[in-house]
Amino acid sequence: MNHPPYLDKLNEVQRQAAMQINGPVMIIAGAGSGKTRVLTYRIAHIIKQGNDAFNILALTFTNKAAREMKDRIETVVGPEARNIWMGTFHSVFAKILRIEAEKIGYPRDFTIYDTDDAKSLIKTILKEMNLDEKLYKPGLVYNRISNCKNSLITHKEYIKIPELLEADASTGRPLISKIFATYSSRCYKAGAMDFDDLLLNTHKLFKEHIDVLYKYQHKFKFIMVDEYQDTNLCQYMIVKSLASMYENICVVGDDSQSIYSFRGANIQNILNFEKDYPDLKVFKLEHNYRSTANIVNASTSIIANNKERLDKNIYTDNPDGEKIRIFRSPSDNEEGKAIAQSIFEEKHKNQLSNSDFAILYRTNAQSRAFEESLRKHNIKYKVYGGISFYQRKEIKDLLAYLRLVVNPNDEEALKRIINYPARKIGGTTIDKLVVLASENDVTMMEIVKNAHMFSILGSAVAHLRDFNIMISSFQSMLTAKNAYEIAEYVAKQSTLLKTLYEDKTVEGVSKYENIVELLNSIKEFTEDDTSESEKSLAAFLQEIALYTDADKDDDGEEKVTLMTIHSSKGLEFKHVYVVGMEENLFPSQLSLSSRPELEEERRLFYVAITRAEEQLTLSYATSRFKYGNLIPCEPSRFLEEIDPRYLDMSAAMVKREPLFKPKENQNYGTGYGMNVGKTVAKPQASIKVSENFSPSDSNLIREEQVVEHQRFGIGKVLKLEGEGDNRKALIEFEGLGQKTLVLKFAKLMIHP
DNA sequence: TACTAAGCTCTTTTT
DNA sequence: GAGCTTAGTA
Repeated sequence: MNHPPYLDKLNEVQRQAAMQINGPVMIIAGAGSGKTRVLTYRIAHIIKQGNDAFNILALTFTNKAAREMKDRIETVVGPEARNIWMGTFHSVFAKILRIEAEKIGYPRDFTIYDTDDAKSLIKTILKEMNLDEKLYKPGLVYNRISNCKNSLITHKEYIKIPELLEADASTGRPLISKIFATYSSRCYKAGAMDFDDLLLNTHKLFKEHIDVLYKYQHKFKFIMVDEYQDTNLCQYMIVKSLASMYENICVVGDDSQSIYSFRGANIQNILNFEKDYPDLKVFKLEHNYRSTANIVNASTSIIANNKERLDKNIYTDNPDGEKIRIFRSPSDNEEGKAIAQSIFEEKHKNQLSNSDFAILYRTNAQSRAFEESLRKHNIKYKVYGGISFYQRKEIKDLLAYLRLVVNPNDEEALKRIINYPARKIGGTTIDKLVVLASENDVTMMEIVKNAHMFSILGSAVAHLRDFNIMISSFQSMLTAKNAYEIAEYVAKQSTLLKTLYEDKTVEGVSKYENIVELLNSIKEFTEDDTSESEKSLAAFLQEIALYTDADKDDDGEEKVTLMTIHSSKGLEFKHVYVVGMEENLFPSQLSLSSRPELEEERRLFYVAITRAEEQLTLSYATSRFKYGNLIPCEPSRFLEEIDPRYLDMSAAMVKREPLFKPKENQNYGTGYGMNVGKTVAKPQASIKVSENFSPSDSNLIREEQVVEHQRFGIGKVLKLEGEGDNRKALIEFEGLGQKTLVLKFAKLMIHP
């Protein structure tokens, strides 16, 4: 078939998929089959055919993926590419909602509540309703509400569905529907939307305002959805209605990589696509260009254990490459050491850069051991996920001020900063404000503004007035000043900057630096002229509300990547280490009990393996710390599912037994001064084993002494050094090897 | 009202 | 181990 020269870089199937720009298209793209490349050239082709970039909508999974694709299209078609509407579902719909918000009764500058804000609002509601937080766990309630919204069930529909109400009643939580209703109305009054509302309200907007839907149906003549297997019902319905005018819709996905069902993703969306569009054209990309044959074959041997699959046959022309290695370590810390050591060796042996390596794990909490040992080897690394920059307390504090300035009804922001830095508005006063606000059916800020009218507030009135004057002075800057000017002024006038500047502790200094960094990024935002979006404070707040760690620009330095398997989707690395391959961790305990068929966990394993281009290492530990206790671990069942032909059997063997059995859990009690930043050894009544250990009697520890550590278990002191507070002991722990502990901080006891 | 020490509970994954 | 809540004190 003839094709334009700019499509030379595609293979035959890829090219056909790229050139089929009219009508419904589904591309089933196996891992490493060049899916992004096809999407990129398909969009380029649409533009080269004389279509306007304004008429293209491309929904991707991350902002980063969108940005990369945009850049690549730009090199083919030029600056025109900037006009494509491209981004995540959440960011694109937030953009539409900002234009149309008033039609559904929201302010233009609505706030976006993140998960923390949402949970905190739920907590407040529980408190007001006098409900037990242990029964109605805020996280659980939030998940339930979120799941409903993703399935297009609003609080009004919720009470009409007997199954849901019965389920709540049977778990002893009959008031969920009530909480849901209150939560929704509070968000609405606060002019705030949570992540799910961004989708739900877009759906509502299109359903209730046919003229608006019509406008966007016309605008988006070509629609493309990446990672289609991860869309939920709400996203599916929005896309379907937008596409119903031209039906030029192309979805790209891989059922084997569907790993977001907990977020409402429905694998049926991809399996059902054919029913929605009978004249659908299907293209299958089965040629893997990314990985060695060993890796491709091993991944196929694993995913074959799943029953729910679309028929496809992944193959590669790449050489066999190395076999898959398996590491076994006695503990999670040793696992960290082994991996860091391995990276160090491979890097020097094969002249690789740090960025050629990735360490992938199931849960964010696992990053710790690897960070420590990478630091020891002086290997630069970057952790994605976990606590990100924008989740830090000081950052959220300043952002809360800015949110309140833009949207005075934002209650979560108000509660956060009304007394921070301290201005004598304590818990009692805040409780009164909450009650007054709900009694008078207005927002808390309204009460603050009119504090003098409520005698119950007593002496707090004066402080509330000062607070109100300060916020009003910030608000008066909104029209005249840009985002940076306002933010800098707010940081200074709120005394936030001063408070942190005066704090000379290590944490204080780093907090101050973080605030300065945030201010710099706002400055960058206001000065950035490559994008045409507006530069208001509201625009900045909206942009970062949907910003995640994975979107962060690299600072150019070569670093080892540490991330969860979930966030690794779409990425590739020469050498990949999948760590924590243990039963109950991966597959996770929760999915073992709730979904024993483990299909999604297996797809997750598949995703992890197929990130690797040249070398893959799977690693597990035979013991691991949990809540400060050492527990034995068994290797993951997934290790046994790999066809052994692709495994390097010379490495540590897979055996279903731990190297040693730690003692039964003991109650060591607490009381070790667990508060942040301090570790003080203190005698504690609940410790029953022989004599207690405290800083003053570190001279009780002698060489040859048998001691017991709260975390590391039984050990023998080999050597002592240092004086007073610096006194250290080299101790050989059973099964864990040698460790040097500073006696002042060590949680040690002398063993009988 | 603010601060500190002790006590309690928790762990999937993300926009 | 860590964040958060509670109780007790200043």
